[in-house]
Amino acid sequence: MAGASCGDWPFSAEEAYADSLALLAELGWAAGFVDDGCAGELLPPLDPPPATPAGSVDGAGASSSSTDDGATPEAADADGKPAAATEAASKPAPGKTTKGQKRARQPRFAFMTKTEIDHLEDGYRWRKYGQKAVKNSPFPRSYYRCTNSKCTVKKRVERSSDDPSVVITTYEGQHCHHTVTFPRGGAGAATLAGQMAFSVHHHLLCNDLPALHSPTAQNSLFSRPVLSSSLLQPLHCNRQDLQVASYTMQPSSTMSSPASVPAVDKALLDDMVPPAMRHG
DNA sequence: CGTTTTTGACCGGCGC
DNA sequence: GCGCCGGTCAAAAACG
Repeated sequence: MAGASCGDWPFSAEEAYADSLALLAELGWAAGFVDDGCAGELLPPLDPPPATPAGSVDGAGASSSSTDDGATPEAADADGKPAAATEAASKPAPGKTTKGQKRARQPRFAFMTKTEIDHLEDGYRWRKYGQKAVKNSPFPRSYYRCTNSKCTVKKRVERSSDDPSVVITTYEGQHCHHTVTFPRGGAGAATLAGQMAFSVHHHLLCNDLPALHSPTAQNSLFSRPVLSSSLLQPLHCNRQDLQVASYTMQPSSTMSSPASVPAVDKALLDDMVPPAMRHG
């Protein structure tokens, strides 16, 4: 659909995606993309780490029976109502999908993130349009749609039943517009890999740093501007970034206050961030 | 007042 | 054919 070429990301989608996987692998996370019928556009899924809690990415739907996950024929769009004009435009015949001519699949992928934050910031604005209890999982699954009326990208967010600390995010479709938050980087994020890279990177640097969000923490650690500038950098980060990422992925509970930050980690952060980039 | 979230109902696909 | 389940709609409520 649209979006495929909206932007000038300094790195190819494949590169960004591969790097995302490498990053996630380093952190011991599982990552990959759901079979979306668009194979070949992205790199193959990562071999599921043996120690991975939720098994595999298909967790996005794996928690449910075989009918769901990537296998679910998005034909599920039952609406067929005039109100869904924007979507209808991209669909053959709402609710009229039959075996053999199912609605064209949107490229999609999923990735897992160890965090306590359900909805990861990825630079786009999302509107929640539904929430459903998932079979075999105590956690509900949330459905989001891009607020851009011309954009049909959807996102599913759910927590792994195996490991509640793991959030499984599934994107479907590609944005045909820039991100709201970061116009420059947003162009790249418009691609699937870009979304993932952006989300993960953004997540690593911001969302999982609850301590940084508190006024007191901002005095002792980074300042928001620093983090923001970091976001403009592609995912091609060095090992130090990985270390920072690993650090930031600690459960929020342990990050609730600056005082809880282990000395060793503080030293690490000192190592990571030039004094000039720090606040106060 | 406009936008977003919540939530129950509805629809269609799939397995049995 | 029936029931289960995932995905979506849409009205009402909540929010800024």
